[in-house]
Amino acid sequence: MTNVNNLPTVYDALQTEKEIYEFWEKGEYFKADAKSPKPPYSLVIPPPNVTGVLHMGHALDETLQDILTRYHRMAGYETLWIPGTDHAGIATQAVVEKKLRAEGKSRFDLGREKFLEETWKWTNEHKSAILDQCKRLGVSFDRTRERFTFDEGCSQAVKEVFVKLYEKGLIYKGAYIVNWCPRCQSAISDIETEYETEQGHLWEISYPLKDEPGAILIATTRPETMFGDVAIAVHPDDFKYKDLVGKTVCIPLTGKEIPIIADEYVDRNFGTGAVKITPAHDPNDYEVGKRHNLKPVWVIDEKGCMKDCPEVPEKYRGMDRYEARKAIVGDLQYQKFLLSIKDHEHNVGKCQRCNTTIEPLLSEQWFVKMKPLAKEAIAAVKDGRIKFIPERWEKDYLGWMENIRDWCISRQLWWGHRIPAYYNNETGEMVVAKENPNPEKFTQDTDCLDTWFSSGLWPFSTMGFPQTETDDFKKFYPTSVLVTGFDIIFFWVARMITMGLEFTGKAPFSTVYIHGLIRDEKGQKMSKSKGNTIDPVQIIDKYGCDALRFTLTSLCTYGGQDIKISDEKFEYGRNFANKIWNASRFVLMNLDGVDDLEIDKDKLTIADKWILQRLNEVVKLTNENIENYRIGEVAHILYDFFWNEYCDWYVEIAKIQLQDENIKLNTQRMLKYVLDMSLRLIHPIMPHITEKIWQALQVKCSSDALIKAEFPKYDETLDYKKQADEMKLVFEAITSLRNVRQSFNISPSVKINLEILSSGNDKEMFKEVIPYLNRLARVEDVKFLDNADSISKKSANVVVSKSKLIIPLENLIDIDTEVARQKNKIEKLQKEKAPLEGRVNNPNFVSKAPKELVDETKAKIADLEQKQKAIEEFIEMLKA
RNA sequence: GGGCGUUUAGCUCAGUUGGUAGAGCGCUUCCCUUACAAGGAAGAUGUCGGGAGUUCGAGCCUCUCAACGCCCACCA
Repeated sequence: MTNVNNLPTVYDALQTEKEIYEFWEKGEYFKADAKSPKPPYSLVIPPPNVTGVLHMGHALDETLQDILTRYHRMAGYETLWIPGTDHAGIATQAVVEKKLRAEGKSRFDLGREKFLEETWKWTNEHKSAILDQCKRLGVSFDRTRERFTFDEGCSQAVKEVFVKLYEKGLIYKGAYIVNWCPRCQSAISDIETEYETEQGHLWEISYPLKDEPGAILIATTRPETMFGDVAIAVHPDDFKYKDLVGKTVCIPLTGKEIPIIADEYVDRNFGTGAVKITPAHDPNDYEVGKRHNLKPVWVIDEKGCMKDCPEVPEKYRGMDRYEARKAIVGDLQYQKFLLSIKDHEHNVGKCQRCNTTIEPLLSEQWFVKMKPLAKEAIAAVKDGRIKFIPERWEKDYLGWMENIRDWCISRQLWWGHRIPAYYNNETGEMVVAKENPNPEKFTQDTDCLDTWFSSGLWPFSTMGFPQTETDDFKKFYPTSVLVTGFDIIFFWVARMITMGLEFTGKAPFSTVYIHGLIRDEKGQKMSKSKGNTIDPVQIIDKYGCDALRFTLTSLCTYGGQDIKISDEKFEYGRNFANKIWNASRFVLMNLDGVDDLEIDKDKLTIADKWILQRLNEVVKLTNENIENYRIGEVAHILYDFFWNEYCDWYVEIAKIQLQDENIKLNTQRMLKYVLDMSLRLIHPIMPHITEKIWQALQVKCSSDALIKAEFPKYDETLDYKKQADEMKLVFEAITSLRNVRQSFNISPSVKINLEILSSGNDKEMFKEVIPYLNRLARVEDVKFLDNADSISKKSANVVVSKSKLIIPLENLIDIDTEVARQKNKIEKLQKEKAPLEGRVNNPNFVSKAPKELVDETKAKIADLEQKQKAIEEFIEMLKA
């Protein structure tokens, strides 16, 4: 027996969500079975930082993945969604260091080992926090398979990959200019460097010639690096400096002698056409220096301070680079070396993590040679093994891949996968191996790997790699889809593709589904420092998880536009949840005596057939749109169907049909069936409320829970198109009648009578729906007229299809009002007709457009004209 | 410097092979009709950024201009 008492009058989202989520967890519905005969569907979560707090971006990303997961689970796939977290090297180390600082300590006070202990402790305490928060999002990932990018398995995978790449010659160690963050005190990769336009200066400094009068004037934005100069370069064809090439100049303030060289790198038109060369602190200068065999001189240290070395005058040593700049400029000016200062706008590299200005620094680091690896990664996208959605991101991806540069993977951190290179304590000989060949004699490299190195292995390290014979690997790798934002295509997606192809021979996923980023209502990025964040947990507390999910989903466009949100937008989802709840309560209240038998097709009314037709169409669209990642569209389709068709019309009509003992039972079955199907369709987006109601509905089927119930499938044999079209006319009639009532201020309590002048199909149709007209338009008597003569003269009128509906109003009617109303209608008809006539009168349209379209257009015009004529007749009649 | 995105109703945005524009919010009027006022009913609102072109027909395709946003590159 169905029991509405299970459903309280007011929907309590928090209570329901908690209860339902516990039900799923207890029933182990999220757990995948690698031995299942069903086809696999798998995906891995983009692992949130272990330091992280759940934000709206996660909420969106997780919701979309959950929708895909739930849909496929219901659609008959063995579905696995692997959760996990990222050890997030720099970010986590920074958090723990901050904590230490509060205690007045630094990591160096603890030492590496002790510090790692602390960090592990911290990590283990927080590791599950963000995934626990994800529960509030209703996600159905398999926690029994939860992973961490720094766990034992992932560490094995990292070592395996590093050693193999090294052995293939694809990992090398060398001294190059890298992006150095003086605050993190580590190298970072190119893509971790962000450029900002800053208002700076261009200083023109005179370098005097040695042993002769005269000087060469150079322009620089970084005077503090001058002590690291090893040459002054000019363009070989620059006439101006032709005689100076080969001569020697002295660095101001120190007098160190450096040559003037010629190199094509120099732009004659910029600044003075002469440039100082500082190979240790500028990537271009480094290249120039190499070409001319000039030994780099370091003058800035790892902290961004002037180095304590002979080249740097004592007074500047240890000074911060910017203080030193000021001091040096002052001294240059005082000693008349400074010729001019010009304002100059330029781009300055910043550390993505801490926004500290990057110091290009020559240092010894580990790199991955990307060009050879990129080949296959490019091919896989070009030949369609991997598809981006939306497609346009393929261009970005390919552009980056085709111009890819080597990846600096070493970080001067303690928290992370330590580079598996070992140095002989005596000879310095280096061995790259998974394990230390002899801990007594060898010491491991002190650097760690870029966090993204281990995330790049995620789709297969989580499946058991380097073992590839595990059940999970065999069943679920490669994964089906990767869902993420466009901001980490280079950081993460590209690397997973590269590594996946190299180490498993397969693309790690066939589809990359890219969604937009969440922004605030002004379109700005959300950030804690701006104070414009919206906390998903707070939204869930206020509106409910399903409301959050529905709203976010509905805002997803196929083009992957960024999503602007504000607190109020979640009312949209909340209201929909409320609607589902109340409609379901109504249905449950009216199911007394219903059985589990099939709907009796012989007893279907026109309204039943209409809603079945519409449901079937919606089922088709829902399946298609999910398969095609048009998930926002799915939300809209389901909202429209459930609210505007099922609730607004079908449920209202069902109220009438329930009064008729002949069709009461069948109507109950219909109500239940369409609700059941609707809940299944909506479940992937709004899992809790649908599960809760569905269980109260007690549908007889093979599943005890909606989460595992079969997803509705399109029924090709069902065809009630004719009835569906007719119902649309009925709705039009009812709406028109209501319009009349409103126009004449007829109170809802007053019933009207109706005369219908109609024939053929129309007549049959209207006869069938009289009960609907009675209730929905509050019509008392319906009289079918044989001819126009018997029409009540004092009346309001509407034309529907080929029929005239007459509402006799006697005293109620004000003729002028009705004439005006009708004229207004004619105006509208004419507005509609004008462009159609324009087309038909164009001989080119008639000759070139498809015949069906021409016929259709003509028919439409005829229909409009017929309607207009009918209305004109009414007007005549009223005036008479 | 190169590339991408956006520009549609007062606001926020949809619009899937080109067939003549929709939603939510807001607004107007009416309604506590026994699921729902977080609701129901009836409405009003757009030279689809400007210009040109292709086409019988353009919000959609081509070109161009403008504004805003993003990405990549990075000459001191």
